[in-house]
Amino acid sequence: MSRPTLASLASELAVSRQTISNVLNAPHKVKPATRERVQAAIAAAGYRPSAAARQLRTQRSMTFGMRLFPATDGINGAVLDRFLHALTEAAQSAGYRLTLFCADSDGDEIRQYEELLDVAGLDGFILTSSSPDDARTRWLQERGTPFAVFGRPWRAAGHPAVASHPWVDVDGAAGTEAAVEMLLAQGHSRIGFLGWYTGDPVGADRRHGWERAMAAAGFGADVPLLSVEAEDTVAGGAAGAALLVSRGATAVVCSSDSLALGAMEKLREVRQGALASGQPALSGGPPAVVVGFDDTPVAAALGLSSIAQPVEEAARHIIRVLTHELAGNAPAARSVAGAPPARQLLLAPSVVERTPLPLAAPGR
Amino acid sequence: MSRPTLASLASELAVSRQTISNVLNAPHKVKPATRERVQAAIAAAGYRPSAAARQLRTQRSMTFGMRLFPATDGINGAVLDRFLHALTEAAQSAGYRLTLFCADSDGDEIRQYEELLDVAGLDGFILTSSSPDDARTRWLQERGTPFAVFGRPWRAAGHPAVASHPWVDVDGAAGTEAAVEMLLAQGHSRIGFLGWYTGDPVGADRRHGWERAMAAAGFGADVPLLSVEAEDTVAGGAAGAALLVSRGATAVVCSSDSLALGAMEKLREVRQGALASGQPALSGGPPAVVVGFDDTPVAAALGLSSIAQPVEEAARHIIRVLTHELAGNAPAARSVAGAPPARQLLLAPSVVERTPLPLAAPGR
DNA sequence: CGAACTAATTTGATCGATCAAATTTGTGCG
DNA sequence: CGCACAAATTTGATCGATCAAATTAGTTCG
Repeated sequence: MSRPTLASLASELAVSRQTISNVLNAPHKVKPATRERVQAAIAAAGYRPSAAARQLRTQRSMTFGMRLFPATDGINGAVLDRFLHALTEAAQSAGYRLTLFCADSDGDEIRQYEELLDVAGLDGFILTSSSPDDARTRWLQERGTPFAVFGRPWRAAGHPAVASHPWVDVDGAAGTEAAVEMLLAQGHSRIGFLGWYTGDPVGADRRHGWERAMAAAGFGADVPLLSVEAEDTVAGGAAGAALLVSRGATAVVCSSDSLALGAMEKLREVRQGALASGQPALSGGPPAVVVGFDDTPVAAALGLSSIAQPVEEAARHIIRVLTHELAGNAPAARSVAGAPPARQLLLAPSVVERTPLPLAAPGR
Repeated sequence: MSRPTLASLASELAVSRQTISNVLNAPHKVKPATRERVQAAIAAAGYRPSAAARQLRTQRSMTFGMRLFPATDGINGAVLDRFLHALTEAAQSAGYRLTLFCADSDGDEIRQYEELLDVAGLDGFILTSSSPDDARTRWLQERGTPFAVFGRPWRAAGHPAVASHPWVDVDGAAGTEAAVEMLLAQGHSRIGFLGWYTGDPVGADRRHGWERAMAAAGFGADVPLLSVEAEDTVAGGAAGAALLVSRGATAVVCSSDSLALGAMEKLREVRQGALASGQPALSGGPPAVVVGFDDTPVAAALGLSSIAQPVEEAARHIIRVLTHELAGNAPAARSVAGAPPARQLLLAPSVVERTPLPLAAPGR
């Protein structure tokens, strides 16, 4: 037999379509006895309402869209991976589906929005970054389409812009600050910062947290000397670390795991060189240490300490905000009311402390 | 004004709904003059047919589903990232959308299929692995749901199973074989293989390619000694590489980038140790070299040679197979006929040769 | 010129749900 | 008992497209 529909179930049960529909969408309108009888029949027949029919009538697709960027810069792409999974999971358990799409540019992205809204009737979008004068967010706002961004819009380095749309972000400065505190507790005092080029506000934010923590610990004077910029690659990290070591740094906080990876290699090399040539150059303090950012799988694999973003929490919150916004228009499908979720939320990262792989003993 | 519909456009143009529908779905049925007039109006009004209405009538959602696994084992997850992007892009340009979902287990995955088929009416699924007695593929086949798998079903190590469903895979053995040939050309002769545990057929396949190439080059006798197994981690790679070096290997082919990363670190360490203590142990032949598998971003970042899978091509083919199968039932929406795509396809990987990052000069 | 066809276009029904309004059932109370 | 009013249920219309069948226009040809 084929898939049951409202009508087929209704005639079997000798009730009307609408009653069954009500059991599903407004149970309080149905007399308890009937409700239970219908619910039992629904379960027995394995009835599931057709999303297409529902969408046609309600103008709701119960689907969110997200643009998938081409395999990102490299090592750091893993964060988006986790984000995507958490987003899918959160959407699913809220009764929504997630559709992916690709775009060549921001302009093309807007064209895709238009198409996806018209054709597939998507209920909202998730963006993974935005700037204050972002054409995409402007377009979405003007059109009144629900959306939420993972990432604050920045006006310029260090100056978050005020935006009226929902966003969730991770407080990078708090992360580097915590990393410095961890290193201080370990006995380090000459803690360097290795970031990518100045212009980027996200990088500036991370640098700022380091600076703040250094100043608070009384090492503010070292800030100019111990802050280095390099290309965001492993090679850049190695070069930058070399420079920091030559300036006396015994620990380095980095704004990415790529940089940290390079820094770690370089520090290991320097240490081995020192050991080999008998120079106790660095042997005075604790072993040199590197902290990365994003806690990518590579960091875990290599035993690199790193600042972890709570992306799963961010994803869940984004879904919370979007579903809340949509529940406002519709007479609450699954919203259990409650306090509205914060439209703009800054989450604190955490420092994952690891000890580098030994690799020492040759053989087993 | 609101979104145009068939009916609204029809009355504006003084033609019937069906004529417009025909212009879109069966242009040959419409007189050229009318067709052009209608097409112009469609473009002018920005008319786009509603997917929900279409789906309700045609029982086609123009959507594929794919299960998203939780952030994979680590470094190697990047391959799926690229695959997913390519899949989205290919689906999009074929007029299909891609929906993600999560599942706790294979059993739960089947439950999700059922739900997604009933509720959202998905047209097909993409799986990212399968085994010969896979409950999921069996369920899908019994139900007649179109699907395609990225990855062959293996009966046991080295023995691909015959399956009747479509799949696309990458010939791992051909990859390791090519890697060996590259190393031979570079002057290496003692080329080791470092793989993960024996049971896994994918790993066995990769090992087999190495073995074949070694035998072909006349080094078959070394095979038992130069093949090592280790846990698929960086630490495992380091340990395995140490063993291989102790057996005289000057180059190592690995079945993953994780292993290769560990091996590379270990080889570098050994080399430096040898240099420091003045032992010309390894200085006779070419510098020791490692080749990884999957060409992950980490490999690129570190200058690690690696065997690259043509995942983009695999994704495109999967979409080709699925759309072809679906076009068979429907009177060809966009299929340009042509020869049917191979239902089962084995693609050749390529070896990406890199020179390791120097990291040598301390400071600048 | 009109019968016999084919080509082009139109009409009514349908996919499976929800909305809004109408109807029936049930309850309280003067 | 019966009227008013709320609770429970049902009915008809609708969302926007396609299908299948009916209608009209246009050709060919004896």
